[in-house]
Amino acid sequence: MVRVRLQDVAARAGVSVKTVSNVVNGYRHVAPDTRARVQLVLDEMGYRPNLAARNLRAGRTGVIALALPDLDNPYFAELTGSVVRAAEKHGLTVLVDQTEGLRDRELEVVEGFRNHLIDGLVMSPMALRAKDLTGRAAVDIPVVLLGEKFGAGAVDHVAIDNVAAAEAATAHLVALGRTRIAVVGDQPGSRRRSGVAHLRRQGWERALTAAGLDVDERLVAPVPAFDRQHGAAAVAALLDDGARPDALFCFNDTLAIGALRLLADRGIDVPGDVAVIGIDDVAEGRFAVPTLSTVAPDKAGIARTAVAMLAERLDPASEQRPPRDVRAGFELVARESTLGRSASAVSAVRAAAAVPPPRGTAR
Amino acid sequence: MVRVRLQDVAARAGVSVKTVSNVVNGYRHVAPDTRARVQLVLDEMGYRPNLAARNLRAGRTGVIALALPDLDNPYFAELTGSVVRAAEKHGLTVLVDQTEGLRDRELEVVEGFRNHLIDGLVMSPMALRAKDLTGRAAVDIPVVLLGEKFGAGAVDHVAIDNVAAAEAATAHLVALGRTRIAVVGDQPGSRRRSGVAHLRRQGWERALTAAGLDVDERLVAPVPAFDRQHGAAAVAALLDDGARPDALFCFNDTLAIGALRLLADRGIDVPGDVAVIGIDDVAEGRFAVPTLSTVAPDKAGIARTAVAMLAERLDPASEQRPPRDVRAGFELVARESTLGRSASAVSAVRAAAAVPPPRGTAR
DNA sequence: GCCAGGGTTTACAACGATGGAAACGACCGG
DNA sequence: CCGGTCGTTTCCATCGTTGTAAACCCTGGC
Repeated sequence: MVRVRLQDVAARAGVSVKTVSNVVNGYRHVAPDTRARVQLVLDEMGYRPNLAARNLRAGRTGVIALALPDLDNPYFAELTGSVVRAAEKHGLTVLVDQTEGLRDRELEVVEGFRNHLIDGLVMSPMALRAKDLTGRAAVDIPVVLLGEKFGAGAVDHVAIDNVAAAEAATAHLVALGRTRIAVVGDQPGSRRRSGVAHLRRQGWERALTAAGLDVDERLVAPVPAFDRQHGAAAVAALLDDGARPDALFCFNDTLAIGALRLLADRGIDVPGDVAVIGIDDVAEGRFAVPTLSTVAPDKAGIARTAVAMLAERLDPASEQRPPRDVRAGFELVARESTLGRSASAVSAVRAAAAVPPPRGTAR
Repeated sequence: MVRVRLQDVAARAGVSVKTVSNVVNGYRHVAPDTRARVQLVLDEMGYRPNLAARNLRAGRTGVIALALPDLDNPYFAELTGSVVRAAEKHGLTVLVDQTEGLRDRELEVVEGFRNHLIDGLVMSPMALRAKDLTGRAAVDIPVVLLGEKFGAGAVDHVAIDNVAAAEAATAHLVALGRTRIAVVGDQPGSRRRSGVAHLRRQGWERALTAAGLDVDERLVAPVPAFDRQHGAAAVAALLDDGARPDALFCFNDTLAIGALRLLADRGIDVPGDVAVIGIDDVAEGRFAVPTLSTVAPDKAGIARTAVAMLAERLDPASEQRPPRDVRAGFELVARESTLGRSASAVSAVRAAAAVPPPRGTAR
């Protein structure tokens, strides 16, 4: 209940503060009986090191921040869980920042308003621009970007190959004989060529072209945000506009869930009338009715890789290598929303891309 | 990129370290021109205070921990989002701990292995016992418990009235004419009388009794954990045992989602054959097919209250009051899984309980 | 011209922990 | 018996910031 300092323990044990410190830190040269006596007093008094002081001294805190748009999005929630678990293995703890995808909030994070409180940053940017990371006020700590990427590789980056993932999803629909494949989730406002929406759209186009199908702009449904609500609204708009899709490729599972819901409202059979596929493989999709086909990124791998890369840069012993750009693996998981009731969660395609664990990765 | 200390700024500006500190902190007695000159240098050099040092000095960190079982559970994910937002308004940031519901991990958190790194703790305990909070090694920081409660009120506690919530859910099913109402989510292993499962079961029994219905043990489906998987499994077991429920009261939405999925597998119509209701009002349920009826706790209110109570205890100016036990409000939200397609998300019942915002609540 | 009184600035000492070097003692070999 | 060595312990300085109190400077009144 009371705070106990090294000094208090030292006084009671009749030794110097440093000796107690040595015992606490398992320093080698401490006489066995001294160690035992000090340890006894430590336990008795319930000593806990003051991490603030330790951090000041050491110049590191053992805390990393995870900045992402929104925990309400199940993909980010699941990813956060994985990051927290991965960080644990490196002795790091995670501080969560919700940026709401707002540029100001993202800038704040990057400009280090948590200065010297965090050792590193894992961030899933939405609105940041390249120069934001290089400006004079910018980060002085290692950063790993997830998903979205921008500018030349100034920092580490982990993501699946979005174009390939989207292509795989679309190709799956094509293979099922669908010809009017709509996309849900375009973000035409965003000029960002590296944006997730842009890349996934690119994959869709590529798959269509490969299959000899036309790219029909009327089959492109834009959304203001990647959530269930807007997924449903976008599909409603699509249908009301008279586009008659026989399949929907949604840019993420959350949009797809919204789509499934709207199709149910309209009495449209999935996959009979319209097949649906998403990306992310959130747990929700595995239990949806019908179960949702999806492209499953290796979330645990992404988290592990991101944290490992950060940990490596935090380690003063390891020489600094240039920023890396890691492609995480993904896997097409076909379920009822494309295969129908006969589906038994077949892994149809396995992504070739592997996650090369960075050197020094724990486990 | 380089670290800049007050000293560096002071040297360049030709003033003392303290004067720079005064400028940074907006101390009143600084000559306007001095202030201007120092400010210029501050901006030029991109000074950022070292929070570790500040914390050491101030004895507070501005960080609180949120300890909960698992972010994969959407209820906790949504709650975390709310807590982070609420904390922000008090100038606090949130560090997330996943305990997996394990006693050891929860103990670790409570015994302050983040000592002096966090100012307070919001925790959703699963396995902790009363004495764990009072033991000698226990917390020396303010704690607010969410949901589960135990022992005499040694710390603050925020939760809905679980018995009343369960009673409302069950009563809703009764009002629809259901007579064989099963519960999904019992945890008979847990002797804890204050446990969530125990309380919700109590509410179920109470509603049945009030309606003159029997409490049939064969309609009680236990689960090892509150997730979709086990929700589905429990309902499967229930059906296979020959219990013929016409309604399911699931102890949370995640179990209910699993239940819906299994009922779909078996071709059982919801709510025609079996009505389903849960507790939590996770976003997922609002888009499920059919949409899930539920008891909606005031999540934002719970988060705000918990953080406000913590903030109040952190404020040395406010006198310390005895631990409080706050009842958060809840609301019955009837949707398709009980009302059928005609449902348009009617709020049938509004909980009487209000959330009395603690004194000093922000906003 | 001196002193009081105000605003402004500075020197100093913490906050609690730890790295490094110095001090201490015991043991050993010459 | 002394110097050297090694293991153990202590002293000192330091991490970057800020509260306290004292020093400083200027103005205005007597």
